[in-house]
Amino acid sequence: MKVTIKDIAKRAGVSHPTVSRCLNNSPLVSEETRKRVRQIAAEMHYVPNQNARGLCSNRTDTIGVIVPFCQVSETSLFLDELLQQIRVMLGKNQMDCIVAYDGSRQEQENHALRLVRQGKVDGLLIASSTMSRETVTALEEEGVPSIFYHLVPAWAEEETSTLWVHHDNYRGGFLAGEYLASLGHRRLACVTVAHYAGEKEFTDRLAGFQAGLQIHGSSVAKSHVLTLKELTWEAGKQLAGKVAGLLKETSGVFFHADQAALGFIKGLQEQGLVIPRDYSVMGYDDIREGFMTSPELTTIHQPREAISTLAASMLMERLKGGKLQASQQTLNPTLVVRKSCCTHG
Amino acid sequence: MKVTIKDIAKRAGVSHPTVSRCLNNSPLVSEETRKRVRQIAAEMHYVPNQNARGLCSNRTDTIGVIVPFCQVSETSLFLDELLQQIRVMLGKNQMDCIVAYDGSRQEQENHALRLVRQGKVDGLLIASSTMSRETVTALEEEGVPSIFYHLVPAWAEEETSTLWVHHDNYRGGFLAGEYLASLGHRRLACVTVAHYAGEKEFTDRLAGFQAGLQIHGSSVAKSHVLTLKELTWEAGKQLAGKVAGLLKETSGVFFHADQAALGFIKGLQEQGLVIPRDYSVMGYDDIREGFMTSPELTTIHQPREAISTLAASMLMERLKGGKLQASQQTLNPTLVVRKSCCTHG
DNA sequence: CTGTTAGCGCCTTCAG
DNA sequence: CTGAAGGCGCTAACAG
Repeated sequence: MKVTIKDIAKRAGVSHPTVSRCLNNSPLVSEETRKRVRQIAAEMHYVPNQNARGLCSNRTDTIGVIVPFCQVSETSLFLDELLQQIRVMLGKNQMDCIVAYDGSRQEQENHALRLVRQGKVDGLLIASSTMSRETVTALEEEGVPSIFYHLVPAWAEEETSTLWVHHDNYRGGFLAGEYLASLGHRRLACVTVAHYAGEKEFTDRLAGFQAGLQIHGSSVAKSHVLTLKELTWEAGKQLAGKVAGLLKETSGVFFHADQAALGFIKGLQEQGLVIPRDYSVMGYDDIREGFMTSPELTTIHQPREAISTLAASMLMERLKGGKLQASQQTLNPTLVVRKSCCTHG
Repeated sequence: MKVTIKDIAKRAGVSHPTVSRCLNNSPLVSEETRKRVRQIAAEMHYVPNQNARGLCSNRTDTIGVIVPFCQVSETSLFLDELLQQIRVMLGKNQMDCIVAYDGSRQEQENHALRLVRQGKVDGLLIASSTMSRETVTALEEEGVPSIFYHLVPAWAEEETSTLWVHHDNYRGGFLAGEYLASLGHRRLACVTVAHYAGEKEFTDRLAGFQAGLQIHGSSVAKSHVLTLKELTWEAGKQLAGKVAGLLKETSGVFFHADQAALGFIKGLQEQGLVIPRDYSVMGYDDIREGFMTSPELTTIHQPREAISTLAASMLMERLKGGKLQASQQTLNPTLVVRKSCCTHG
C-alpha cells in the first residue's frame, strides 16, 4: 500500500540503502543516480515514515514546546503570540512542533521529560520559571538540547551551561519608574503577582522600578505594593473597586501586566474617573489590546519577536551541531508612551 | 543507557513479549506477572519508545490539528482558544498534538497529508473551509480519521461521509437581524469579508441577517453591504473614517467579526460619536475583548467550548473504534446583549 | 560510489 | 498463559 524505499529501489534498479542515501543527500552517491532516484521517489509520492526514521537515527524532525498551563486563556495571549512565531520559524526548518504543558507546578506528569524519553522530539523550547534543575539535568542526559525562552528559572540564570533567551525585567521596571517619575509622580503604587519559588521576573521589575524612581528622588512605599493572585483583566477590574485609599495616597500605578492594567482602568472609568487626568496607569508587556481601548495604554514593550525567533534559531543551530555564539541572551525592553499616563504636580 | 523492555524482561525473568503484554494490559498474562512486571518497569523509569511502537502498531498517540495560516495573530485569537481547549481534551486522553498550517490556500505543502503519510499522527482535527475533497479522500485512503471543526468546506456539508462540527451561521445572522430590527432599526449596514471559493459561513450570516430583518419588514440594501479584505481591528478602524455617507443613511451596522466591530467603534469615537446613542454596532464571535472596551459589545456568541470539545471527543471515539452517534453537528449560536446597540426611532 | 548485512525497540504472529 | 521468531521502514556499518 504505502510506498517505501524498497519500492523505489526496485523501480530504480538499485538497493534500498542507495535510495536512502539519495533521499538524504548523502555525498556518497553519484549526482546522476541521486537525481534519477529522487525523480522516481517524487513520481511515486514517496513520503518517509517518520517512525522508522526516528527509530534508527533518533531524529524526529519535531520539537517540543513546553508552556505553563493556563486555565484562563486570557493569561496565555502573550504566550500564544510567541508560540505562533516559534511555529513559523520551525516550519521554515521543516520541523513540526508538539506543545505540552509544564507540569512542574502542579506536580503532574513531567511532559518535557516524557516527550524526550518517548523519542517524540529532537529538542525542547521551554517557557517555565518553575522547572527544576533535576529535570533539566535529566534532559541533558538524554542528549536532547533544550532552551528556555521568555520564562527562565532563577537557578538557570546562574548556570553557564543552561541556554536561555529572555528580556531584562529589571530594565523594564527601571524604564517605567524613570518615566513616571519624570512626569512628576512622587507617590506611586505597584501591582504585581503572588510569586512562586524560583520566579524572579516580577521582583526584578519591582527592583528596577524602584531604581528608576530613585533617579528622581522618589520611591514606592511598601504598603503601596499590591499583590494579586493572577494578573488578569478581571482581577484588575475588581481591584479598582477596593482601592479608594490608594487612589488618594498615590497619583499613579505600575501594573506588571497589561491585562490587569486594562481591567483596572475600566474599573476606574466605571466609577467616573477620567484616565489619565485623575490617575495614571502604566502596564507591562505591550499586548495588542493596549491600543484598542481608551485611553491607549502606556506600557513596556517586551521584544517578543526577538525572543521567540532567537530561541527557535538557537535550537535549530544546536540541532545542526553548530556551536552557539551566545548561549544566554538578555534582550532589552522599550518604553511605549501612549495615553494612559500624564504629568503630575 | 535507555531502558527497554528487554532490560525489564531480564530483571523480571520473563521474555520481552511478555513484558510488552503486561505493559499493554493484554488479557493474555496472569494478573500476578502483570503486576510484578509493571512494578519493575515503574522502578526502572521505563518509558516506551514511541517510534518503535509507532512503527509496528501504527499508533503514535499524537493527533494533528490543521489551522489556517494567520500572519496576523489578531485573527487567530478565536482559533487559539479552540486550540487550547482541544489540547486540554487531548491531554486527558494521553494524546499529544502537532499543530500545522493549512496549505490549501497558498498552494503550499499539504501538511495534513504529510503528517499522515509520515506516520506522525493517528488522526486529524481540521479547521479549514478551503481544503479540497481530494485531500480528504487521500486522507481516508490512509485510514486516518479526520474531523472538521469550526471551519467546514461547503462541499463537506453535503457529503454524509464527512465528519464535522461547526455552528449555524445562518441562525447567528438571523439572531442579529431579528434583534436589531426589534430595536426599531430599519436601515442597517452589514460588513463582511471578501470570501474565497468554498467558504460560505459569511454568506450564511448575511442571508440569516436578511431573514431576521424581514420578520420586522426590514432589509439591508445591497449598497449597504460592505466588504473588507480582512475583518481585523485595523481594517474596522480605517473603515470608520470612510463611511460618512453610510452613517447618515443607516442607524446601525452588523459586523461579521468582533475585532472589526471594535476597531470601527474606536474609529467612530475618535470622531466624537457616542456609541450606541449615535450609531449601533453589533459584532459576531463574542471574543473576550468584547467586554473590555466601552461600550461593551453586543454580539453573537459562537459555542466555542462545545465545538472544540465535541470535535476532540468525536475523534477520540473514532480512534477507539467506536461508532459515532452523530457525525455531523451544527450547534446553535446565542445572542449576547450588551451595550453597543440601542433602540432607534 | 554501491550493495550487503544488521539492527533500532516494539508488537504480533506462531508454537508450546 | 508464556517463549521464540519475524518484521515494521529506515539508516549505519561494513564490504566490495
